[in-house]
Amino acid sequence: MCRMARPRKPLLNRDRIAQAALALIDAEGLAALSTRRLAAELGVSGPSLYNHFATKEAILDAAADTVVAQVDLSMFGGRGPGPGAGANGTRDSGAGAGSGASGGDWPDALLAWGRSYRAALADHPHIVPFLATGPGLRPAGLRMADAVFGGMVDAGWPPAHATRIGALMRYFVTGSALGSFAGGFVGDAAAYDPADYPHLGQAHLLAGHREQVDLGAFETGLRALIDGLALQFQVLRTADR
Amino acid sequence: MCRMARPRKPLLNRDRIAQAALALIDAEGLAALSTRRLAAELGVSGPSLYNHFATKEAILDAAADTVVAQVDLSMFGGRGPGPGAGANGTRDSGAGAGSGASGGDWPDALLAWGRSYRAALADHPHIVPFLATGPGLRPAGLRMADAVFGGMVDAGWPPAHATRIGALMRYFVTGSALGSFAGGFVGDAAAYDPADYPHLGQAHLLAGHREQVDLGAFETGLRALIDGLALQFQVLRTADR
DNA sequence: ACCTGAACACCGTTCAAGT
DNA sequence: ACCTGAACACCGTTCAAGT
Repeated sequence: MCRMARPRKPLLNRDRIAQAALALIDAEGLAALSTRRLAAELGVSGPSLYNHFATKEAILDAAADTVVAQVDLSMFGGRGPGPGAGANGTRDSGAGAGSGASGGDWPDALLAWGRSYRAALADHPHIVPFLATGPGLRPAGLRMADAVFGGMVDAGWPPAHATRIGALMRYFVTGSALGSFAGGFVGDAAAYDPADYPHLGQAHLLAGHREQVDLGAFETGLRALIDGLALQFQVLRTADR
Repeated sequence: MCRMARPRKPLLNRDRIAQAALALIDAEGLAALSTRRLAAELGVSGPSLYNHFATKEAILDAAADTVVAQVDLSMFGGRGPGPGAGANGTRDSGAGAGSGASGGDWPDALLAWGRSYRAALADHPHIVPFLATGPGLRPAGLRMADAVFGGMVDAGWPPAHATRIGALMRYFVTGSALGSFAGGFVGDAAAYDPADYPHLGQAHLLAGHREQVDLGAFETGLRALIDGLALQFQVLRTADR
């Protein structure tokens, strides 16, 4: 038998594909991602991708997971980003060396996590509809759910409540990263007939402050959410004794 | 010239198309909606649709708007569903005849609206990713934004705050209707290695209580949100004098 | 005005073939 | 093991043609 010169370095691997997919989505939107287009971007023929991923959806899953892997979880006493997070560290990992949310500082942990979570998604807005719809079975998503649940239980929340907190925070953050509220209004004053929409007279001004409005609403909502949970926490604690 | 027998009733109109599109999405998911498939469902040839809508996206816009048109707005003193809402009335329009959220009962109005909003989206979960991403320029969405803004301003919120409340409620409701939290976990106890996910030991149980968990998290979050806003409202009112 | 068939430039995925 | 070209069954949309 002749020896084959075959092991001449594969052109593709899963990381390279997921990375290129995310870059393409960031640049041109979810709809621009086709397997053929992605393959071309990687200098390869369309069907080649199927040697590394079973379906296009699996490629999207991998891309989405790299986004969630960027969320800072250190405030829950976790061990930084997991094994799949690659070279770059977490984002927004301010404050002291990961001491965890012991005692009563779960509201601060929730606040910091919520901001980091939103920032990670806002960096890649076009993949959020896919990311938010999907089942969340992806490793980084599970790691996040694990850290939040553990952090809330450690802080004194009953397990059933800790689960709900993880869920409701996910609702709010994905919802806020998904669609712009302010961006839903057009910058033309004549667009909103007072007869149809009596209170929308100033709505056209929102278009010019898109990011401010959306960030302000996010911050207001996040604080309200945490304040409201703190109220319920008090009720639980006093009922305890 | 001979007289032509042309006006023999058009086979299609915008309402019929939007209705059929929504039915198809409800039954088989967003991905199942293709112009060709939809046309076949309507007993017509593919390109026919383009006599009534400019693009497939415009069809989706119309379908999405019929969903939002089902949301009850009577708690804001509005005049029921708008002109585009069709024959069926609003949903969850309980309580007394639309007297509006005068005085200090804005928290009740927000609570009732939030529930009706979520219920409307939960009736058509497959269209939510599209609905939430889109710009919200659709008539029913504008009518809703107008009613909420007006209701909050009438109740005593400063306009900038009223805008944020509309936005943050939209974030939370669309996020909660978009993806199931509990559905993100698989019903298999062996799926979550304790070495990777130390706190997810009971997570597999969530899969069996999908709707309960998601609804419970929504209710907890909605109450927390409104309680937190009430706290801020107090601060505003006392600062006023 | 409204519907049709043919056509264009795309899709995701499979598969036999090459190395 | 990994990549290729050809092929299959689809897409959204345009357009000339019919009534």
